[in-house]
Amino acid sequence: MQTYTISGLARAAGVNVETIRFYQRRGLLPEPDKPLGGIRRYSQADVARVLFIKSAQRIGFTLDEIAQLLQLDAGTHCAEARAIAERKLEDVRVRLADLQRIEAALTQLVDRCAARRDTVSCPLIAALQPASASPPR
Amino acid sequence: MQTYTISGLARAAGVNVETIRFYQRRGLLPEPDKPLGGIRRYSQADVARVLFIKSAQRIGFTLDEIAQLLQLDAGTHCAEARAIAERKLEDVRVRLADLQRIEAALTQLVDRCAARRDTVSCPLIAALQPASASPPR
DNA sequence: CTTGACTCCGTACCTGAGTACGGAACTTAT
DNA sequence: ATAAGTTCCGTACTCAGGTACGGAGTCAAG
Repeated sequence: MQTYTISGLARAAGVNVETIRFYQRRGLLPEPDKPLGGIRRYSQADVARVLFIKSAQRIGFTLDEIAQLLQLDAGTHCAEARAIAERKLEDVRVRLADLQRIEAALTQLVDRCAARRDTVSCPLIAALQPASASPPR
Repeated sequence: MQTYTISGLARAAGVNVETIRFYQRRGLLPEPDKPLGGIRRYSQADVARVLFIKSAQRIGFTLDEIAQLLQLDAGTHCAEARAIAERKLEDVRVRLADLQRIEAALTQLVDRCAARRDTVSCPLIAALQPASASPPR
């Protein structure tokens, strides 16, 4: 089994050592117990965990939300796990839809831009309108 | 044409008045010129713009990135627009992939959880591993 | 023509997510 | 056994994205 020091873990996950320590304080990452006044060692699993945190952040989850997701991974009891998962899933689907609309709009923009050599504009804002907005009061 | 006061705009977009003013300072939202020492009026388009900003934020864009996306919508000249759009598109596709993997993992978790009445765990972390991590040095 | 609600503007404050710093302890190579 | 490089830990600072506040001006209803 491969072990990392804290700086090896940070390097492997592409983050700062301080970030690792910060995640430990936040409870996102376990602090392995250290061998009597010694130095902690980390595993592949910790690397995966940090990479997960970073990916989840990129798609807009906060650290608190990520903590919930991580609990799911840990195998909570069924009922709670399912409840959390369902809430997150709704959330994820909203984001997915937004992201897909942005993707479509950007793709269209790039295509149109490749075809015609002039000024283009693209309904990027319109792409994200879910429904009609209500009139002012 | 419908017009909003600043608080009507804020209400319609589901944000705080202060947030509108903050976006104006950041250049994300135009400040309509006010009729001689009077009060500014906003349009549907401004509502759409704020909603766009909020959606884009939810999927993990920073305000600086959103400012770039908004420039695309404004119809920049072709070459630049295309360049920006292509960079964003790559970005969007990475996020989309992450999000889809999370969605799949969560769906699986919920399904498994509905089927069996006990403790489940779900490869949520594994779901976001793009490739194998490198060994420690 | 005043009262209450809203706008405008500047400045100050707050929260989330790190980043930096500094001293003491530990580890490794020389 | 000592110097260089890490680790550990606490505390302080930073930056993004808002939020709150307070005084002066404006506007609409009674």
